Amino acid sequence: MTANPPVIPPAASPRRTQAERTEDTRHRILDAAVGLLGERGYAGLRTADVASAAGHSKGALTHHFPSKDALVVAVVAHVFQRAGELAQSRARRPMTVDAAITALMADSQEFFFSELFLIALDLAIQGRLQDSPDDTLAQLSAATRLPVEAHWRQALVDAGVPEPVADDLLWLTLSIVRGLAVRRLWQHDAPRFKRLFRLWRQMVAAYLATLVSAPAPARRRAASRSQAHGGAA
Amino acid sequence: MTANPPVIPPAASPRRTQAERTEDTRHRILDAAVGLLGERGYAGLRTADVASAAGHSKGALTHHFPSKDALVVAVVAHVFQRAGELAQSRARRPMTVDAAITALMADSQEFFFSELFLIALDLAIQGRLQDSPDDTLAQLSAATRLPVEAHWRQALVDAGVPEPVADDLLWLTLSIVRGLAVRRLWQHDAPRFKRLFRLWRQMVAAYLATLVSAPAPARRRAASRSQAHGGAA
DNA sequence: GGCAACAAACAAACCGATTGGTCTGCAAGT
DNA sequence: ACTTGCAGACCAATCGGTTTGTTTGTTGCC
Repeated sequence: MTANPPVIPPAASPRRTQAERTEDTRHRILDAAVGLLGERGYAGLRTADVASAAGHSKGALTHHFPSKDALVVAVVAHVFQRAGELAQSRARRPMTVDAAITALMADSQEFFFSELFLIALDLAIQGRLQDSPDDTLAQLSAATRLPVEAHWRQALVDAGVPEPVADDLLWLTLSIVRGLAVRRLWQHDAPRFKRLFRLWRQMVAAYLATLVSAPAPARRRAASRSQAHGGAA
Repeated sequence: MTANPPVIPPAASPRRTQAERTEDTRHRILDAAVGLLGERGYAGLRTADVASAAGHSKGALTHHFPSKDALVVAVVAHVFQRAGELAQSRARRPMTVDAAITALMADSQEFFFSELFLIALDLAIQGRLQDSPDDTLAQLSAATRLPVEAHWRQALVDAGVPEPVADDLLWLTLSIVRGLAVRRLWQHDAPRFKRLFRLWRQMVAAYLATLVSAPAPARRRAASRSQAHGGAA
């Protein structure tokens, strides 16, 4: 029930363009859906709840998103797009390896410890289960995260880490943060997480030191391949 | 266990004790539920499907498990108990640190890459969402995993790793495997995982080496290195 | 500028399909 | 006989999607 009192309407201009109305409503609905997805997950998401949380009726929702799945896809696109843009806009300044790892972990933590990751995780699991013909959701999230990873990978390379090592260190770092984020579901121990992050940085430093002291035939291409790749260890 | 060839007609055995009938039916139902939970997840689990997959009717299921949630709790208890016993029975033989890490990763992978972990993850997420008054499920899974972790922690200590370090290395290792298991939902790259596991072992070795060379109470920055320690936030 | 015709935005009732749980009844075991 | 195991019909609630109708903005014609 939108109040249209003779007094001062709260924020809504008495007259809005169709485009304005559309965008506003879509935004409201998407935001409401994000919140409810985080609260209840995909399975617990009710289209009627989304509509009312957005201050609209089911009719409005149906009008903009013909089905629940369409809504969810739009939500993911919406939210990942914003996150992606934000990450993309981050300038890549030259930094040391340790600083890069630190920054990477902070950034990853921001994502993996957020509700957004839980939503994505929920959707991934749900999608993996029901034979959803197109796993659009997985592709969407991947399309957003991969550029971010490329960004950090390059940051590591710029900091002087050999390319293949940078790749692997990136994955390991991401896995650690992701793994801790998942563990957090059962057991949250913030100070411990902090300690582990510090330890990880030390381990990276220690490992890179061994690379320096025992470098493989350091051409440009397959440098230090023997350390981390298919060759003998 | 008693080998019962027929699955659908439970009327094969001419005469069984009540206790036998009960246990057999419960087992069938639980096993069927485990399979379906893995296939479809909690939200997609249908009690009728469980019953028919178990070769029984909904009435039988209701008789043994009054509600869907009761069934799921029983399933988790059932399956985690088996996994826990199996882990508990593992003998702890003396081994080197590297062997311990390797074994730990193999063991963790067995769990985290299994359907059981996905089920637990699904239930954890679902449970976190709906205000399930008692998070029995989380407690159940935790109660099963914690002893396993204690086991490996001790194995590391036995291998000569200082206690606090052992604790942290254990968590990091588990996090890596867990994190990779989750990533696998979007992108599975088995050879890469193998490579990362090898790299991780090398990093552990490199780090432990620095501990030996600088056995001071490694409170802050165990070994000062050339890399800059960005004290940045 | 006004106004009719049209289209888009929205509301709300409605419907069909599920689905978890109940209820009645019969059979197997004690 | 009497209890327990089990089958299957039944029911109430839920929920996604459809349909119908009303409101609001837009456009073309005068």
